[in-house]
Amino acid sequence: MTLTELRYIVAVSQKNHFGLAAQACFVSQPTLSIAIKKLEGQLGVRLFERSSKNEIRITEIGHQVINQAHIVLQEAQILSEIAQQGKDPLSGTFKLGVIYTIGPYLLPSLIPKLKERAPNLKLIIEENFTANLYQSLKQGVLDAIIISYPFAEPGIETSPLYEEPFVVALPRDHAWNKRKEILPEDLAQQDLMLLGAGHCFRDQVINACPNCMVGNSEITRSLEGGSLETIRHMVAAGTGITVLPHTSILHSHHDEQLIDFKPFKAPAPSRTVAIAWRKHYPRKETIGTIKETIQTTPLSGVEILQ
Amino acid sequence: MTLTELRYIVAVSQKNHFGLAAQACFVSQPTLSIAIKKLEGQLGVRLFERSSKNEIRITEIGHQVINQAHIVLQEAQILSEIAQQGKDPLSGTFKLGVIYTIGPYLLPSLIPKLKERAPNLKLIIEENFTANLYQSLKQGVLDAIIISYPFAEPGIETSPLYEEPFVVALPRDHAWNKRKEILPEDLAQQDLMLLGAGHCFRDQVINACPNCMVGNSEITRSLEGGSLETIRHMVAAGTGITVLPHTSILHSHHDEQLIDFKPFKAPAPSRTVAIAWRKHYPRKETIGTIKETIQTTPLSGVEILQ
DNA sequence: ACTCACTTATAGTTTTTATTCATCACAAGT
DNA sequence: ACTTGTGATGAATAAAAACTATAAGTGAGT
Repeated sequence: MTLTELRYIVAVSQKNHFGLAAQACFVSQPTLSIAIKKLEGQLGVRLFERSSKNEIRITEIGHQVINQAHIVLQEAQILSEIAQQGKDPLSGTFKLGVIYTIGPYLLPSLIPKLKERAPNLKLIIEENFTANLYQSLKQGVLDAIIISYPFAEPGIETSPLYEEPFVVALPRDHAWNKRKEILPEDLAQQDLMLLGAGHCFRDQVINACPNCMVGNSEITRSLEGGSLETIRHMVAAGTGITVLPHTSILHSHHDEQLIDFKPFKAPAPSRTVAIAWRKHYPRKETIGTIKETIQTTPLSGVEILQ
Repeated sequence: MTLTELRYIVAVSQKNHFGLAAQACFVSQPTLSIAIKKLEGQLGVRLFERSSKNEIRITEIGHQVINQAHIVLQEAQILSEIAQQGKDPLSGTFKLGVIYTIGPYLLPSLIPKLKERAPNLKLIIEENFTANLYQSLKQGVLDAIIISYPFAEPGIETSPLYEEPFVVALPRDHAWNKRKEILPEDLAQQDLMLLGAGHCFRDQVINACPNCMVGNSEITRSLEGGSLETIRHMVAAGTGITVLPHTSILHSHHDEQLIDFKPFKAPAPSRTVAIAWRKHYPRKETIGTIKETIQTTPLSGVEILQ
């Protein structure tokens, strides 16, 4: 049985005439006759009663079969339409993972902009650690993830988005208040408040600031389960100092005025934010659109890459 | 789009593996791969995310398409099943036409017997004149008709069923009571009660009995719209005499004892009852079964033909 | 790095199927 | 008998689908 054959018998049932039906199907009359004959042979029933003169007649079982043929063709048509709608790379659902230390600063500006650019794209966001995002990406639960370099996994491709410098966050009454910039080495022996293990940002800061003391005091240990925002509040409260990514600054809070952000002396330590996807992921255009949207979203103090 | 292609993508979605899916479809892996590639090309969407290692992944749109493919294949399956059921020539509906002068004597014994032999065959009966039955047969309203020879129409085939002699029906107190048999010529000048024009039986009797007088009296004219049974009652009432087909005898009535049936001297005039169908009618087996059933049905005094 | 095992893609060839043109066979009406 | 309109048939051709063999990519293990 073939969809073409079903189209043929439907045409014959509509035209009551093999020749006209063939014409309507854009094939020759023998083509249609043979195809129907083959179908009748396979089904084991005669669908049409042919008489040389006059119109052909549809048998009782033929009526039933042609009715069902209509249904089959209609469902096939629906299949085509589903595909047609799904053609638009900016439609459907897109599941994006973002690490904890990027999400709160990137997403508030990204999501409305993306909604504007791709109104039919249903965006689903997950915030998590890099390791968990990677697992979800690999398993196909996520379509793409936004993480920070270094990130290299087999079967995964990445593209850098922007370079984001680090800044030091001080309470307003801190001794370094008058300084214009900080050297990474200045942070040695300082007890920085940092995120818990699993956050790549923690490791990046530790890497950038040699000999800094992390989690030595009870306070800093206690906030290992928290977020950058928690730490920022602690800074505002005067509990201690920390290092933050630059994008976190413009995200103005009511406690902004209680914090002094001091840049590092150039070359400032920084992180590269990137987007990653499976090598064979089929909707790369969608990723391209997301990438472009991110790179045209104003973010505090970042340098667009590539 | 092909039903085969849909079967391929369904198989891949079930096996999560091109090779195994190909095996399940009894084709080689390249065949399946190329077919799916072609389908993806036509639909304009990628259905599967292939990776050399690990299992393949179904895209979002792929899921929708495969779902719909399931539906299409299922409907196609139903089509096959419809045909399968319709294969039985003794199922479905069969519309049988019978002339007025045969129906009342043949159908009461035929219908139960046919019901027993073909329990799935829905039989629809129409009784009418030969001319009307022929029209309905030609137009496809009826599947077959039971008539009496002579009957020859273009595009129609016939097969004789049985030969049925005519008999004379007399009131019990008729002058011919003592006679063993009647000669057709004896009926000359007799005023026979016969059916109205349109009934072939009327013409056959007139043909068989030269010089008989039909419809001369007011009484015989008045029953031209009636049936053989009406005439039989008139005979029982002593109103006159008539000629009846032999099958009408055994159909015992309470007035049977008021009527004397006298056979004609051999060779008795008779009629040949036959079944007729369109030359290209596709369910000839069904007609064969009906014919056989009629010919094994006991009918009064008939001779089975062929 | 290199090979191995595994998976899908590709190339070239063969087989099958679909299609066409021309013609036939049939039935009906003239 | 001739003509006309219809579906069936036959031979040739075009298109497709199929197979075998091989390539190419990928991750795991050596």
